[in-house]
Amino acid sequence: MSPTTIRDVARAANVSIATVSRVLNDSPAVRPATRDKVAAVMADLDYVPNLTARRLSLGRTLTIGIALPFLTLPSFVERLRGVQYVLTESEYDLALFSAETPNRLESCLANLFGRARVDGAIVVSFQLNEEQVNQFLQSDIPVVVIDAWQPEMNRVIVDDVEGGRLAINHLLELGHRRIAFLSDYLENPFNFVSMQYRFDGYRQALEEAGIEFNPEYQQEGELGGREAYQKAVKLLTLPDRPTAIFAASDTHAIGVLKAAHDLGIKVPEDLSVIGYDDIRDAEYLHLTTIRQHLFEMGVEGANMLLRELREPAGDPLEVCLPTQLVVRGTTASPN
Amino acid sequence: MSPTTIRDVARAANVSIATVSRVLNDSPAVRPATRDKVAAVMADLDYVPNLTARRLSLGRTLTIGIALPFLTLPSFVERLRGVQYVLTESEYDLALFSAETPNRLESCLANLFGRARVDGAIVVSFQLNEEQVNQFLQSDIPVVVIDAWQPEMNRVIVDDVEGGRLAINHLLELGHRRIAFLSDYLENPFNFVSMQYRFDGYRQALEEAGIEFNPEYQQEGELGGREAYQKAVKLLTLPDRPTAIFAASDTHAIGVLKAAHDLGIKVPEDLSVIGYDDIRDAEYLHLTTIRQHLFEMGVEGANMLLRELREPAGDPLEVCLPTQLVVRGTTASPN
DNA sequence: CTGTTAGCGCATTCAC
DNA sequence: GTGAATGCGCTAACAG
Repeated sequence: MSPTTIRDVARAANVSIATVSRVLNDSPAVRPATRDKVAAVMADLDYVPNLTARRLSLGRTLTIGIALPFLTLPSFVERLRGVQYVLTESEYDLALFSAETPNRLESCLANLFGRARVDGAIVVSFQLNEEQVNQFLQSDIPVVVIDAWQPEMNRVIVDDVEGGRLAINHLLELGHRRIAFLSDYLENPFNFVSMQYRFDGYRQALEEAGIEFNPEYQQEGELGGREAYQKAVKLLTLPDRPTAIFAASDTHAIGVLKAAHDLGIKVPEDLSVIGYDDIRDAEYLHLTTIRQHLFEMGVEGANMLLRELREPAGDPLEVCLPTQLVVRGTTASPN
Repeated sequence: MSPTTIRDVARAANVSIATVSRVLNDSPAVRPATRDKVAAVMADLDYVPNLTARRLSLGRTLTIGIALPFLTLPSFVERLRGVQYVLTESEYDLALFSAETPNRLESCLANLFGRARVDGAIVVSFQLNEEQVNQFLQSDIPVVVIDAWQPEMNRVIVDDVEGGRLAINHLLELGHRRIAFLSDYLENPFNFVSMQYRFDGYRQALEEAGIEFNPEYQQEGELGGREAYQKAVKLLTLPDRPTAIFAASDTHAIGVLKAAHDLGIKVPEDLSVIGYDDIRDAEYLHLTTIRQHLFEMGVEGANMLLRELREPAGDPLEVCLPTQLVVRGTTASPN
């Protein structure tokens, strides 16, 4: 048997479907008595309005899409959480588009924008190429980009160059001179650029301190902690090994800590380690790090999108979230 | 200006909308020449079919909903990934319903099932109450439950009792007798039950070995690594401290490792640690653990749901994934 | 092979 | 306040 529709309710309540629709939408233009009767019938019949029909009629999908590279790094998940947190309270559903592999990246974005499936979109950490940007701008659905700097688009960002400088300046103040930088591949198939900015901050801070950049002290690898471990071992077995390592994410930093431990190098006595992100685990690991407000980026992004959906601003909006040094137990002055 | 519709295409191509619809749906019953002409016009007009209309017409939402407790534990995210991975290849969109807090749990499920928004649903790690089960069964949309045992519903599970026994038997074989168990609160607001099963396995294995259960050796805490750290400290500062700890998740185990490290207790010489899950980080941490195939659970669940969507089986299906001891570096015989 | 037509379930004018 | 009628964009018989 087919589900009960607005027509069934109307018939049973002896009113027109228009009236049922009105009580459904809390229209004030309906007599309380009628409203109550209709409501009673709806309850009685277990009536559930058909969202799809409503959507078609409204000309809105009532869903927001989020595209992100993958879900295996906590930083992406945190931002997703922030978005989800806000949207739960809204009228919008959240549709997930996670690429997972570089070769699915294109199709992931194409899916999101291709078929008018969403009223708005949030794009996390993708650096879009010109063609994609144009496509999105033309699709005339509001888009907010999180953690990528697209001047033509609404965005929520952090100043990663500044974050990198904060990290290095902290180490410099402690007296370190041999400071290494460990990150993902700066040129990566997913086109993340935040690591690059952190690296820029690293370079700048060193230069200002009059310290020459030592290419041996820069290591790039695949994403994730395991690779970071191996790269850290490389750094720590250098003849003139660094006294401090700036890991471009906490996940990397954890790999570094593990490597130091396995090599019998004491942190922070023999090695200082500073991470980036301030993920949940950072606190109890006593990891010194640069905090960026991952969850809040999601929140801000979602709110910005909801605002755009309500009344589009003319120019692209930007929210830049602060970055902040959090000193814990993994950094100290070198011996 | 409103987006171009099937009618615009029909007009421009000098065919009926039915024909346009046919080429849209790859109907073989259309002459190649016509098909090409229509396709050309579609491309020319940047025509994008309206998904909502298609959905209404088909009477299907073409979306699948996934409900889970929260996203801050890797094990949930992994299962989500598995689901997302197979759905990407399907015609279905994935709508995310994550409760995040216990008080949102009810509304999360109600949202998912309340308004006919999805054609099918995947429920992760929720132990549903009778009322909810009935609601789902009546909603007549296919549901697959992952990581929770609901006899009336389709499900993907692992044998957590067996997993617990595997862990303990490994420790017993190594010669341990003082074995502690560390987990979330077994009674928790989210109603997870897998930890309880693992605990059952722990109890069983001990009993079979003729070892009496020592309540001091059981610690429960809030979710996550930080709490696990504190609970581990408690265990490790016991006068007659355990020689081995079975942590009911790898996240917990990592907290234990950290605690042992901070207390100067060597692993595995002075303390054996075994985890559960085999999350990505477990490998490079050399963590001995019980592997469960988290990602695969998502894959299996999604495939099961797609199958049900295609042709509903009469009886509830069950897939039970294997659990497996993975010996690495954190377990050894006690001194 | 192709066109005509009738819905899908709801929102929304416009009369009354 | 309420009802009748129209349309949202597409699919699917049914004719031809």
